[in-house]
Amino acid sequence: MVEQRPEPNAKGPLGSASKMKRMTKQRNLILQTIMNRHDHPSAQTLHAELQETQPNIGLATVYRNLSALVESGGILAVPHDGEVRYDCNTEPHAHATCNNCGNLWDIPLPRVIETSGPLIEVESIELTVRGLCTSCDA
Amino acid sequence: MVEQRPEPNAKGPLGSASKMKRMTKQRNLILQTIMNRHDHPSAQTLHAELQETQPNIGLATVYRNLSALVESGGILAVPHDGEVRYDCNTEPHAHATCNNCGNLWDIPLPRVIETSGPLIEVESIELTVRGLCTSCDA
DNA sequence: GCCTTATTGAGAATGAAAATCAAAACTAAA
DNA sequence: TTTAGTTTTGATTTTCATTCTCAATAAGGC
Repeated sequence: MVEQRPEPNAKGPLGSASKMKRMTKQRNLILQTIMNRHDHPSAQTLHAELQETQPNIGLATVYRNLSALVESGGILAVPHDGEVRYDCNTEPHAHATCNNCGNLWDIPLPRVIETSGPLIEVESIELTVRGLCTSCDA
Repeated sequence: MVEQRPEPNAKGPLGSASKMKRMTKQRNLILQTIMNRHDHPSAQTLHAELQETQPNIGLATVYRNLSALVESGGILAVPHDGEVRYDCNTEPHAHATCNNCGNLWDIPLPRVIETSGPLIEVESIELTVRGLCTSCDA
């Protein structure tokens, strides 16, 4: 096997398992944009916003960089109603969503999870509470 | 508004809000098949199994009937890794899945869920624990 | 059996995500 | 800085689950 050269991002804020070798303008923009948003945008939403300042940015580039970021542990992928939303809060937490407006928020994880059955070695927990938000309940 | 005629399935085991007016051979087969499985098959898996005894059954028919069943409350739709799995256990419960083999099991719901933020009027809870199952951990 | 209308099956359409690939951009060495 | 090697990009195509369309079929009531 060929010797690996040191990873540029090896100890950076984006995780240590990154496949990313170079920091490009597009990559930087994608990171900044997702880090600055407090909602949980989809790849398409992010792409649309990025196009405002970077008209030629490709949708595939957004998907690629988001996938790489998820793999490196820099962000979380949150499946939501048939698409994947991205969350820059990497602390363990749960989500709440409004069945009317579709908004998605972070909420604290419940304290006790009891599991049984053939699953051991828990790696992650996905929890979403669905309901109506205060705005939509009026 | 036009007066509704009584729903044939109004008080049946399939829920009271069903849109289904007629019991067809295909519908019966689909219901029987999903009710008799203890795993959480996808529409495609179900279609493949149904084709063994009913070679001409259409994929759209399977999707249609599953959607109707979900809407009537007869079964649950469980989003899982980019596809929808169907679960005939309609009691509130959570899921466990193995990141290696992809199997999916029912597990009890945790007892205490604390939420905060703008969500009120909780309608449902989706919880999946991911990890390795006993078979894949070897 | 006849009639109305829900339902079906086949295939086309949709939409999110992944794959492909030539061109562009970056890095390190000479 | 020129070059050579590699990564990344943007445009496009492909994939795959799901939904839609529509003519043909078949329930269920009369």
